Amino acid sequence: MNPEPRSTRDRIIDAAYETLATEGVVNTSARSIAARGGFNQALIFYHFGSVDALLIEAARRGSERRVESFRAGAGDTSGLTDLVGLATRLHDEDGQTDAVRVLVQMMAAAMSNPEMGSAVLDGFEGWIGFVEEAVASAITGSPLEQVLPVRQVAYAISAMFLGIELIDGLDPERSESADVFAALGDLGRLVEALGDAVPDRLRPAATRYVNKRAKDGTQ
Amino acid sequence: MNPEPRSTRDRIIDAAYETLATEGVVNTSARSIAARGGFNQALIFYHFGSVDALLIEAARRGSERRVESFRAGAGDTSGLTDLVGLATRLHDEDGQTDAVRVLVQMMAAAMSNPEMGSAVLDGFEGWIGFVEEAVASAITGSPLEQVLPVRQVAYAISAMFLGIELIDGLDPERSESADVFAALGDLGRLVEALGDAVPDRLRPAATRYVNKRAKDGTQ
DNA sequence: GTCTATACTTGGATAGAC
DNA sequence: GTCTATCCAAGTATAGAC
Repeated sequence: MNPEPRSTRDRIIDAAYETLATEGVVNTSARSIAARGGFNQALIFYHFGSVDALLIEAARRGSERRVESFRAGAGDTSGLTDLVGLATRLHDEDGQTDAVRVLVQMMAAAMSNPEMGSAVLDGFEGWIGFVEEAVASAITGSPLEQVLPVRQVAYAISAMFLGIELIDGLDPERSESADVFAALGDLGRLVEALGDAVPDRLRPAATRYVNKRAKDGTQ
Repeated sequence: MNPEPRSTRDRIIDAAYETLATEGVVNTSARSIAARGGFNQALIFYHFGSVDALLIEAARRGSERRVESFRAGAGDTSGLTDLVGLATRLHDEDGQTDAVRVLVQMMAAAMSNPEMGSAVLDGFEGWIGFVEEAVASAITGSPLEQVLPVRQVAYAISAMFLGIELIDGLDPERSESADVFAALGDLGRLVEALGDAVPDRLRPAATRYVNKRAKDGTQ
C-alpha cells in the first residue's frame, strides 16, 4: 500500500504527460521531458526508441485515466442536466483540464503523423463511448429516443467539449467557457422541463409526430 | 486586373499558411516555409523578425479570409437548416478545411504562447460574431428568441465545429464527420418543423411557458 | 538500467556581399 | 530587398563506460 516505487518507464510517461500539459507539443522534446522528470534524456530512447513513440504511450495512458475518472465522476448520469453538470465539473477540475489539454495537443500533433493519429483516435473512442451511454440514458423514455442518432450526437458533444478547451486555452484572461457551460446547463434544464411537460399517455402520439417530422425533414 | 505580382511579404505569409495546413505546426519552421515558398529563409527574419511573428501574421490573414468566405457562402442563412447546411458546405470545401486546419494548428501552438493566443482569439472573434448573427436570425420569431443566450450558443457551435475538424484530421480513413453533419442537419430540420407546428396565435403563450421553464430551471 | 559523452541534424537568427 | 555564409542553440539518437 505504500507508494509503489514507480518504474522508470512510468516516470517517463508521466513526465511526458506533464510536459505536454504545461508546455504544449511545440515545446515538448526529449530534453524538456527529461528535465521535468529529473532523469536522463537518453533513457527515453532506451525505453521507447523515439520521442514520438513515447508521446503515443503517454496518449494511451491519458485516455485510460480520462475514461476512468469520467466513469468515477459520472455515477448517476441520467438526464441532460446531469450530463452538462458532469461536463462542467470535468472542465473545472484541474486534473481533468490537464487531461483534455493533453488530448488536444496530441490531436494537433497527430494531424501530421498518421500513426499517432490512429493511436489517439483509438483512445478517444472510449470517451465517445462514455458520452454515448450518457446521451442514451438521458433520453430513455422520451420521444427523442426513437429519432436521436446517439452516436453522432455523442460525437458532436465530444467535439464541442474539445473545441471549448481549445479556445479556452488561448487567453486565460478572456475565458468565456464558464458562461458557456452555464448556458448549456440552462438549456438542458429547459429541454428536460419541456420533455416532462408531455403527459405520459400522449407520448406514443408525440413519438409518432416526431418521427413523421423527422422523416419529412430528411427527404 | 492582371495578377498583381504579390509582394514578397505576401508570398511569405501564403507559404507559412500552406505549410501550417499541410505539415502542421510541429513541422513548420523557417526552413520548411522557405522551401515551400521557394524563397530564402533569411527573408522571413528580414520581413517579420521571427517565425512566431510570421505565424501570427498568417493567422490574421487566415481569419480575414475565413470570415470573408463565410459571409460569401452564407447569403441567406435564416434558419437552423441553413446554418447546418452552411457548416456542412464549409466542411466539404477544400479551401475551407484548410482554413480550419490552420486555425486549429495555431490554437494548439498558441496554448504555449500568450501573445499568439491573444492574436488568434482576436481573429476568432469574427467567426463567432458570424455564427451569432446566423443563430439570431435562425430563431427570430420563435419562442426561443426570448431565452436563448445567443453569444454562448454561437460559442458552443463554433467550438463544436473546431472539435469536429480536430478529430477528423486524425485519420482520414475513419472520418465520421459526414455522418455527424448529416445527423445535425436532420435535427435542425426536426427542430424547425416542431417550431413551425406552434400556431402563430399560441406563440405568446408558448413564450411565457418557455420563459417560466427557463426561470424555474435556472434556480 | 542508467549516465556521460558525443555525433549528427535541424532550426533560429545575424552579418555582410550584392 | 535578396542571397550566401555562418554561428549557435536545441533536438534526436547512439556508443560505451559504469
